[in-house]
Amino acid sequence: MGAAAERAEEENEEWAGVTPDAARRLVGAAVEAFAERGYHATTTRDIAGRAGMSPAALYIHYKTKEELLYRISGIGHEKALRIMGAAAEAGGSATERLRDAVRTFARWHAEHHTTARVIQYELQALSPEHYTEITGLRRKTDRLLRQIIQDGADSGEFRADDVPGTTLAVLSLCVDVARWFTADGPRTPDEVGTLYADLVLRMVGAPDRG
Amino acid sequence: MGAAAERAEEENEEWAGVTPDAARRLVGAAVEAFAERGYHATTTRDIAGRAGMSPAALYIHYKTKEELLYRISGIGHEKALRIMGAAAEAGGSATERLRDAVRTFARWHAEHHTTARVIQYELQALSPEHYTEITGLRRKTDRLLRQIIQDGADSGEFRADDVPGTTLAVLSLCVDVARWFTADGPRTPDEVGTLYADLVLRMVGAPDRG
DNA sequence: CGCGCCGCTGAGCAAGCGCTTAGGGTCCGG
DNA sequence: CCGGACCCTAAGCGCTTGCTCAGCGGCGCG
Repeated sequence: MGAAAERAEEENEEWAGVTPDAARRLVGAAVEAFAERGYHATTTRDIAGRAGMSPAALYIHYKTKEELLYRISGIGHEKALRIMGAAAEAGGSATERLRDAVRTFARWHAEHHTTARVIQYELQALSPEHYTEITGLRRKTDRLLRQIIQDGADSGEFRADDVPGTTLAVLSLCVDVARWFTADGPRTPDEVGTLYADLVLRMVGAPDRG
Repeated sequence: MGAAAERAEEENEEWAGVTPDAARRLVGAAVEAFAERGYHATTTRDIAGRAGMSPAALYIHYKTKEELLYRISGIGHEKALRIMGAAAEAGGSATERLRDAVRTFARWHAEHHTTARVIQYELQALSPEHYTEITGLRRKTDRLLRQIIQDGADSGEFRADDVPGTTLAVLSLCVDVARWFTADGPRTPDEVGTLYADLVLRMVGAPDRG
């Protein structure tokens, strides 16, 4: 997949997989509201209102308000996992793979900062069963990144004394983009991605032009 | 102030300035509850219960639930500002000041991760006036760190092409410690501090032993 | 002992919450 | 024209929320 196609898929209707139309409008409205005010401060009346429906319509498509959060979290974390997976499975040196991983992962968190904010900061509102299911996806993403960093440390490309700690820091850095990024800020998602990729490569002591 | 005294002040009753005793017990209970469940998911009955009082007792010491959050945010951000200020005003090279700033700032976010979580992630629940007041403190902290990095860039100690972007990343890294850190994890707050200081120094391209 | 002070409680109010239910409009196959 | 499947709404139920208020009990003081 070329860069243009890759970008196109990212831009394409984020919730295209959700049908029928009314259900999709509801996820969109819920993401907006959850990102703005937080899950607990958002009312089902607000979500339905943003989607242009009466409060009762929500319950035709979702059993509870929590199910909406669960669906959003699932789709979002699967997308994040696929982004990290694409970078991990690509060929090239550990340096190249790490650069790609951080660039695309951070960029996604900026581009889709409303969705990212919800899936990264509202997890604790999920039911215990849903919570453990979603954190499972998260751990998979974590392992993919750790393996890249481990590869670089093994091959001598990176100087990373503490691989799990470094992985944690890199992931934390990318995820936190969702907290501070705003579309009207001075940086585009692309710029955030390349800046963060540069910073992280230096953090792991990769050679300047690897 | 020596390292031992510095540590002692950090450890000392975090809310010592809050009197009388009942009001202090309430802040403690509120921080615990807010960090665990979030501001909006926490009830005044829960806060009062944790402090060993009836729900009505809360309103003798605080006008509203939001005032509790405001007090916590104020005290917490002032402490964070003082930590950053101490590192910024200390003598030494930019490298030494940056190491100290990141080490103590990250360590505080780990050590007091419940307080930190509340003051960093529940800000949007504040009233508009309180919100702008608190973000003012935050901007001061930001400026102190940016100056250190700017100094290092000017003196040639650091290779930081994008000083504001790098500052943002460093601050984001330290703040996000509050999100993932738990006391029962594999790392002590001290270890987090030194790990993060090392990572950041490499991120800004400081010489290995500066 | 009597008195006032003050931190606190038990009971409860108005409002807003998540969610339910009965029923209406629209469409399609016959 | 009918009949039912599909979405949707108006109304509202039961409950919890942030917050209030009348009054109680134990203390210091004379």
